[in-house]
Amino acid sequence: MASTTEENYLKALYNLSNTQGEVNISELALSLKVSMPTANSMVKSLQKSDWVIYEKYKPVTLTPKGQKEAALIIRKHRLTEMFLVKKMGFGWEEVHEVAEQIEHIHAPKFFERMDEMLGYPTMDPHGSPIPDNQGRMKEFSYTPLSTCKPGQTVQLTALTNSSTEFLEFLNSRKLALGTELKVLSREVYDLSLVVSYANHPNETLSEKVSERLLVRILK
Amino acid sequence: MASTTEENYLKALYNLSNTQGEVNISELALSLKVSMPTANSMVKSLQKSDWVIYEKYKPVTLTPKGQKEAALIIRKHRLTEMFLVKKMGFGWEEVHEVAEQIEHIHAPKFFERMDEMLGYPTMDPHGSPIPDNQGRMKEFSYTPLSTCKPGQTVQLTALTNSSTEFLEFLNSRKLALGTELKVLSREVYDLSLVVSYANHPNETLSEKVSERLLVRILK
DNA sequence: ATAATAAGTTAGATCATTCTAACAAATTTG
DNA sequence: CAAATTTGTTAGAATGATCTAACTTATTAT
Ligand SMILES: [Mn+2]
Ligand SMILES: [Mn+2]
Ligand SMILES: [Mn+2]
Ligand SMILES: [Mn+2]
Repeated sequence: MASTTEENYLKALYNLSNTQGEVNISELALSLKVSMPTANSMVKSLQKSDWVIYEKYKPVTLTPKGQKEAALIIRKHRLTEMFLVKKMGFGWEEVHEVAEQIEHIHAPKFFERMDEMLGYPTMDPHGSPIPDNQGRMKEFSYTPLSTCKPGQTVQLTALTNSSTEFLEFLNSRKLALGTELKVLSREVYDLSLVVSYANHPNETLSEKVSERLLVRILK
Repeated sequence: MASTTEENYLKALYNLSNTQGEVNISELALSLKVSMPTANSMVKSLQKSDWVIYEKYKPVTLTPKGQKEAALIIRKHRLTEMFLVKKMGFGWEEVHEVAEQIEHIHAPKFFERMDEMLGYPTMDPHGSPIPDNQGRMKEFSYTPLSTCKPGQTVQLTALTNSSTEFLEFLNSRKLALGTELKVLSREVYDLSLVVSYANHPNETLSEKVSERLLVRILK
C-alpha cells in the first residue's frame, strides 16, 4: 500500500503528465517542493513497486496501475471537497487544504457514503471532473474565457487554478460556477476583457484572470 | 506540532493514566503494539517537547500541555465517530478504525462544523464522553451491569470495550445504548446474568459481557 | 536476603524521507 | 560545433520511527 508521501507523488505525476504521459524530474520536484535528488530517489522507489516506468535521464511515466491509484486518490480529494461544500457548509475557497489531508484516509465506505449522499457528482466545487470508482476520469474541453470574442455569451464551468486567493477574488466579484457572462470588449493593450453578468453590468477582468476561467459557449 | 505517531502516544498515555496519572513503559508499549525500547525512546522525545515528565526507571506522566493535547485528539476521534453514525449512516461497530485516522486531520473548522451539525454532543456512539474544545472531559461514574442485583432495572449508557466483535455481539442481541434492562437472576457458578428487555424476555449475559456494559440504575 | 523474574535501558541496526555538495549528461545558444 | 546552461545523478548525511540483542535495575518469591 502506498504511503501518504507516495500517494502525493503519484497524484503529482498524474497531474503533471503531458500528452505522452511523461513528467520530468525537475517539474516533479518543483511541484512537490522537494529537491531534485529527493524526487529522483522517490521515483526510483516508486519504480520498484511498479507505480512508474523510469530510466536514468528519461522522463517518468506512470504505469496503468500508477494511473489508477492516482485517479482514485484524486477521486477521494474531489469527493471530499464536494462533501465539505455541499454537506458541511464550507466555501469553495476553504476546502483544498482539508481535502489534501482527507484524500489519504483509507476507508472505502467513508467515500462511498459521501458519493451517495452527494448523488454521485461528476464535478468538484471548482468544476474539475471526479474520476469514477474504477479511476476513469472524463476529459472535458472547455474554452478559456481569454479566447472568447466580444459579443459571445458564455457560462463559467470550471477553473484552471483553485488557489484560495483566486477563489476569494472570484467571491469578491460574485463570480461562481454557472454564472452566465457576456463578453463586451477586449482591450488590445493588456488583453483584459470587459464582461457583464447578473448585477455586474461592467466588470473588467485581467488576462491573468480570464485565462484561468473555463467556460462553455452559449451563443 | 505533534506527528501522527506522537499523537497516538499521547492518546495512549491519556487513556492508560492511573489515578496518579502514571503509566509504565511496558503498558504503553503493549497498548501501542511496539517494543519496549521503541516506547522508551519515544517517551524521551516526548519529554523534550514537554508533553510528558519522565525519569529513568520511573513511570511516565503527561504534563498539563500533554493532557490537553491528548484530550483534544480524543475529542476529534469521538466527534468523528458520532458524525459517522448520526450523519453518514455508519453502524457503531464500523466507526472506530476510520476515527483512528481522521482524529489526526488538522482542520479546526472541519471538527467545529461536525460539532455544530451534531448539536454539540457530550457522548460518542459508545457512551464515552466527548471532551470540550478546551480539552476538559466530564468524568462519569456508571455502574457495570455485572455488579447489579436481581430485581434492579437499569439503562444501558456506555461500554468499557468498543471492539467491533463486542459491538456486533450487542447488535445480534439488539442491545443498544438507552436499552432498559431488568436483572432477573445471577448464576452463582459462572456469574452470568439473566436479563429481560424489549422483545427479549429472557437473555443470558456472561460475566465477560456484563462487566463491559455500564448502566445507570433506574430503580 | 538471595535468587529468579519482570521491567526498563542502551547499543546498534534498518527503513523511509529528506537534505546539500559535487559531479555528469543533455540541451540550448552564440 | 563548442561553450554555457539546465537537468539529472550520486554520495553522504540527518531525522523519525521502528526493531533485536544484550545489559541493568527493580520487584517478587522462596
Ligand atoms: Mn483541491
Ligand atoms: Mn495530499
Ligand atoms: Mn473509538
Ligand atoms: Mn490514531
